[in-house]
Amino acid sequence: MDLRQLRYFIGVAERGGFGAAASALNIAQSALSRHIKELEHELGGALLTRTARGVAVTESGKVLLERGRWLLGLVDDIKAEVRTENREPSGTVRLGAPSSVAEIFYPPLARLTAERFPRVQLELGEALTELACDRLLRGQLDLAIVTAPQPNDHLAYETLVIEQVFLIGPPQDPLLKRGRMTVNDVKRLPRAILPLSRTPFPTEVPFFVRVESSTPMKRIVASGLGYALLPYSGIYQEIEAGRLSAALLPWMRAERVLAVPRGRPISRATHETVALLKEICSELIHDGIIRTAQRASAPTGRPDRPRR
Amino acid sequence: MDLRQLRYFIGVAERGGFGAAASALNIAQSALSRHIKELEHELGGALLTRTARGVAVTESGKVLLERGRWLLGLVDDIKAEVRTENREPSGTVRLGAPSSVAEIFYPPLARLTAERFPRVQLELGEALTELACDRLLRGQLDLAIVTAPQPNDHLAYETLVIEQVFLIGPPQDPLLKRGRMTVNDVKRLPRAILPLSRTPFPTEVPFFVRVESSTPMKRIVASGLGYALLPYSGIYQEIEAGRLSAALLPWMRAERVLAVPRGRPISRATHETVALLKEICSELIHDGIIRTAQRASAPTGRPDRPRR
DNA sequence: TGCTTCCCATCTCGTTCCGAGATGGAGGCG
DNA sequence: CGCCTCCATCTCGGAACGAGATGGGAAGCA
Repeated sequence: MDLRQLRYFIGVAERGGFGAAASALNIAQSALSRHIKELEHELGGALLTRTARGVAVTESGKVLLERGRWLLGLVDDIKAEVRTENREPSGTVRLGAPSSVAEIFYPPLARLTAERFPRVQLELGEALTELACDRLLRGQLDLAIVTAPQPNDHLAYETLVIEQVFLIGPPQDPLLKRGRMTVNDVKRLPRAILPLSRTPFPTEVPFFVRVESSTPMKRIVASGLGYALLPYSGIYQEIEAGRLSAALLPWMRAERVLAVPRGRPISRATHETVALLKEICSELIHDGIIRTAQRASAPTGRPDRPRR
Repeated sequence: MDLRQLRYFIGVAERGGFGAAASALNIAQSALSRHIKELEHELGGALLTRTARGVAVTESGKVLLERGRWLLGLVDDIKAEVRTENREPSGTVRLGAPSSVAEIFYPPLARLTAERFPRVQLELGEALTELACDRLLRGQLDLAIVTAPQPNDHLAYETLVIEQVFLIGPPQDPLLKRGRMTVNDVKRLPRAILPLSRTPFPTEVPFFVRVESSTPMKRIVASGLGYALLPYSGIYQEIEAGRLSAALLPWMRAERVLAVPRGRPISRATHETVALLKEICSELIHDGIIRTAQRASAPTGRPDRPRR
């Protein structure tokens, strides 16, 4: 049994004749006749009784008529349902980002996701590059924002933004008041504080503390115990509040990279989340919260698979 | 959307790949690929995510998978339902017959219908030829058993049985004891009682009472008030009980005819009822309750429309 | 009764759709 | 780096489908 045959049968039954149904269905009467005949053969009996002026529906035809109308309605419902499901991404996106990025990206991401994709659930975790990549490979994350990741065949990278890096210290620190510093300036620092992640900044800097999260790092710096390297987005609130001061390191960059696992399907929800993150990034740049060293253009790792 | 496409999609989704599904569905992988693609185009989005070793079902695909399985089950249910509906006739059959025929045909008809066609409802009315034909034409009856009806283009006739006619009188009546009577014998009858119907018996017989129903007729005859003409089936109980006596009129016949309206569809239930009536008739002849003058062979009126 | 009209069944032909096989690209795996 | 698996695409032959013409049966009408 075919939906087309069902539609034809219902048309003939409703209009009481092959000819009338043929013109209404935009099909030849002969084709109708043949389809109904085939349907009757498959169902093992007459569905219509042919008379000199039209057709009458048999008892079994009445059953098929009623059920068939219902079935066609169901088909339409299902199509509509799948279509809206397709229009609206859904499912869960598990995202990982370092705490400094999470701090500024997660609030607008949550707001935009709720607004535009109400059927998407977010799981927003905090993880530095190594842990995030590991979780991506284990399938515990769908998407991560990392910094200078190891090249990996099972991960696809796409540069989100390249940020300027600042040396930060206590307010009114004399070392920072020039606004920008050279490599040698930094190498002569008495006490540097770096993130725990091993590969955040490409330049060798002597350190005496590594900290995982940016908040304690900033507290340590604010207390005057040392200097730290951070992009502007991680410290803009403290700078504006006067709790920290900073000097640009023009020769240094922090590259924020989106990472997704390769060889595993990427859900539409994840794709939309990527789009949202790019949008948020642009907004943050526009608002001056992110200061870019260079606009993202070429991907760092292997190119992401093309969007369909 | 087509049921075939749906079946293919479910096959691919369940087996996790085009190739596996292709061999299971006995179809080429290329055809599967094309159908799924078409379905995805119609539903406005991807249903499957293609990976290097198979497919993954997207969110919308999951919806379609669930609904589609349900829909295919429904289709099978509907097919089965229509098929049994086709195997078992159903609906209402409205039958009319004169009371004498009703008396002996209706009980076995009701029993056989209940046994074999439990979904058929019977409406068993009593009507003589004229009224029955009128009701057939008005669409108030589906089928009637009549006697010597007027030819009518809107009615189709089929002879059921031709019965012998008997002259009946009180028990041990002297006129009847010879067992058979000639035309002149009947014409000299003192008091004849005939059915109300105008054309039951083709021979002119003087009468003084016409009665519609056979039961009062037989009571009148039993009381010795006159003689009546009836086929044996109408009086066999009274003959066996000794309440009446009868003499065969070999020159006279009563033809029982099945009548159905022409130009209106005849339901399967009506067809089956006709078959049952013929079967009952044979049984009654075999049991000696109906005495035939001649087996039914050629139809009286225009031939019934052929069975499909 | 004969004619007309209406309606459906059947036949035939051209188009479309569908399925099969071959080929190629992408990714996984040793 | 080569091999294997899996899917997409191309092309071709066959089946299904739709359109038009034809014919038969029944109803309506004169």
